[in-house]
Amino acid sequence: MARKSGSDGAETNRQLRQAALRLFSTYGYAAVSMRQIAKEIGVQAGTLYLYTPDKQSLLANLMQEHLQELLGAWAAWPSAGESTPRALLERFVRFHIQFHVARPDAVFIAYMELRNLEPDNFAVIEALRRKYEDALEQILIDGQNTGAFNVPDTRLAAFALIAMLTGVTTWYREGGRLSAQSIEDIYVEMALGAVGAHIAG
Amino acid sequence: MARKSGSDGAETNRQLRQAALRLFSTYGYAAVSMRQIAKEIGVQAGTLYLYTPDKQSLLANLMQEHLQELLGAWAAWPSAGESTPRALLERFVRFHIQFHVARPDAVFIAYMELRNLEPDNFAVIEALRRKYEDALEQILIDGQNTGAFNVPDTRLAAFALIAMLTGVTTWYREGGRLSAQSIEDIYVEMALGAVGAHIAG
DNA sequence: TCGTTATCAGAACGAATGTTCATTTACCGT
DNA sequence: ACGGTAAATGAACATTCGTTCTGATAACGA
Repeated sequence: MARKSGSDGAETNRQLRQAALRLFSTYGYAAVSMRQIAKEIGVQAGTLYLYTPDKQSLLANLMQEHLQELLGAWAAWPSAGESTPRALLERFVRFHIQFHVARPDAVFIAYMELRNLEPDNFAVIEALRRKYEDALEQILIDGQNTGAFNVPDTRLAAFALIAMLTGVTTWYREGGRLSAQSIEDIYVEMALGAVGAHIAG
Repeated sequence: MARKSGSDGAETNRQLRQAALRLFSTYGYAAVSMRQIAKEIGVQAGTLYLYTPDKQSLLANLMQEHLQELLGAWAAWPSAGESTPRALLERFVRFHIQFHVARPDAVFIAYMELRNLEPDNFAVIEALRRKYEDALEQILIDGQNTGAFNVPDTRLAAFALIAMLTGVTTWYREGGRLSAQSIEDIYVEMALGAVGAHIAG
């Protein structure tokens, strides 16, 4: 049998990506087989190769799409016309948490499976990640220059903040003890405190 | 040939653990084969089974030893008789960074390979990790009670701090731009700021 | 010196891996 | 009604996987 009723190429492609995201993030890229992914979407293993040239490309594409979506979403994130470093940092924190909490699978993959990328793919992903880090660092640089923050090393602080914020995805569960809103509020305060906004500002 | 000159069981066992640490942390547990590990220490694959019942136990033992060493080292960490929450938090930050920076491989494995543990092993590791988190949270609770800190949620803050601190291992390299000492100093300030020690104290 | 034991090589096992390919089916445009 | 094509099957490929097992060798104790 082929082309089972109601089947559509674009739809299968969507299912493939979704299943790969879920399985890769749960068990890890290396531990998931093409047959496992195929079974998940009710298809034979060979079929997957109509939608991806190989397993490696599947991973690389998922990661690239995620990071490009991240950068795009940040660029398009609604602004109330903030201009002070404090307001900009708060905006970044809220964006980062909301975006990451909504995509735990993709987030997990994007920083857990870096080592499973072949060199060419790794370079592409690394460059995108760097762009995002730079966006945060620019806020810190401005804050340092205007005296709003007290940050001895902006690059290090950017790493520290991103690590702290991304950590949310490791324990956050919808309907948990804390609402997403209050988590955001708390992290905003911690981030501002970490960059010295409370004593410098 | 067997028992090649100067060969010793204990020594081979040590090499096995060291090679497994390095390879697992570099390529991931699932991506590393027993033959790869064997080759690394100049031995045949079958030989490894004189020193571990199977691959899974090898991983579980490495993680368990690491976490027990972590807890033991924290308990034995030299103290100058600090008692204020500020001093205790500073002590924790410096310990955590020094300990983790000295063992990047084991650290990486301990929180990247959790999903590759079978349920029984996972429970053991998770309990040890929880103990360590509790040690930090207790400091935050004391600080909150005495008014030295301003921490709306101590559990969340503990997670956030550990994520921030552990993130150091992802970019720190010996001989890099910043000395280990100055990195510690900066993180101490950020941690104190994050828990509101600068405005509450 | 002889047997015992620790230590390993090397072959072998079945199962699982990523990937290819000939074949078959269901739908669409004419 | 019919040919073409998109979509999927299912078998097959060569490798590699974790693990087991038999036998060989070197060191050590008596």
